[in-house]
Amino acid sequence: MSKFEDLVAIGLTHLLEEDPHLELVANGIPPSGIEAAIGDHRPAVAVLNFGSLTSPAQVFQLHQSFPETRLVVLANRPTAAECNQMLSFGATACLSKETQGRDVVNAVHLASRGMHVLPRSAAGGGSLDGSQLEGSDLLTPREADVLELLQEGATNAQIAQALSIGLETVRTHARNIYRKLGVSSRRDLARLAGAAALAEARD
Amino acid sequence: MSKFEDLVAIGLTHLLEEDPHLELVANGIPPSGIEAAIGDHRPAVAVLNFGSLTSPAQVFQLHQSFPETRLVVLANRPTAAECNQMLSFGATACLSKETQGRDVVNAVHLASRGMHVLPRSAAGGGSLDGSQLEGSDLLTPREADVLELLQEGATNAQIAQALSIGLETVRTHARNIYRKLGVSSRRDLARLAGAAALAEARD
DNA sequence: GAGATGGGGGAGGCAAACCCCAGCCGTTCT
DNA sequence: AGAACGGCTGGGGTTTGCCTCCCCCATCTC
Repeated sequence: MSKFEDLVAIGLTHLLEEDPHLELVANGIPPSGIEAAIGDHRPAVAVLNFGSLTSPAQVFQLHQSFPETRLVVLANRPTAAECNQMLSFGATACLSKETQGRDVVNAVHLASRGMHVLPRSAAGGGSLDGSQLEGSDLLTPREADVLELLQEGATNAQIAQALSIGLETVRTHARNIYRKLGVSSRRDLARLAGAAALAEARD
Repeated sequence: MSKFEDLVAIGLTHLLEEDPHLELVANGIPPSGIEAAIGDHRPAVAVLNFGSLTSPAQVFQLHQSFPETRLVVLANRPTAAECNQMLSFGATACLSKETQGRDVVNAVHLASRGMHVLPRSAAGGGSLDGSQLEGSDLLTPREADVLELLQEGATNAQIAQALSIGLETVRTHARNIYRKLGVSSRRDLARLAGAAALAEARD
């Protein structure tokens, strides 16, 4: 949290307050209090500072907990891959912090009605057949199996026995799960509402 | 173009005129006059009615001719695949006609600064490795070869001989090229700036 | 009618990507 | 010491996309 980021937050707050169609219910929430704040106010839109998140997967967690709240993520200079990860995690918009304040306000309006906003850098898809568009392939079926047991607190050895696979295989799946969800331990994982991820990976 | 679409155009025109930060340089352009109108005014943003385009590839053609003009496409109820096709063709935003007028104005502002806006229906990517983000895969290398010869006016038989493949194969490639570019004959193709498509398909 | 073109379907071979599984080497934490 | 985490490699399987070619049909032109 540099002074520079503070200034950005202050300026943005000012702009949001000025808009007669927007109501600012809370701001300056620390990372640990975001979930509670959204739970209290149930806003139509939440603007998140990417750098202040505990992990990229916090976006996923928030989207699972409050699907009716549109999430706008402010990142420093997001790459196309990062933007798509944010959308995969349930964000509605992903903006660069270089974005002008008025544009952030505009994006909040569009996001409140479900429209996606991406920075210039994000190419936004590509192939014509749309094969990669039907839902998020975040986790493979087998990874979903492992995730489910991981969240129940099982050890790798227990998971291996439950799924009739080798311990090393469980470790491989776990590694890929951590990488895909942007976390690095079981504890981070425990805080995610993984059940919804399973539903997505299986339908 | 039904009366209903006329009403949409009139309402949108009114909203664009009202915005003090926007200057409306032309409107109600027929499909055949779009290119000339953009050439005359060189606007920062052009709002296109998808249903009024001669073909989806007209977006591509306009983007090649005037890369500095951001293209906002209004489609009836665009699918995710259609939106991504529009982005592949160089559009900056793709909106549903169900979008509220104010949101269209907001999207125009964002598009003027290069940001992408997509309707709710567009999932916007998916896989995490970003493999599908590196440029447009509009045409396969072989299709690009065939397109090049097609634009030189070669017959299918001549193309087959030049590429040392069968006549039926050429016809297959040509069909896929037409489908991907949204045209339906060699004559439509001749009007496209296909050289740029080749560059995209090859780099 | 013959030839060229556009549009639909399908088939086989090939290469790339992905997934599942498993092991190796380390480090870190408790 | 045991468990977990992370990087790297590999085999074997399926899936996908691309290339090639074939069949059918209709239209248009000469």
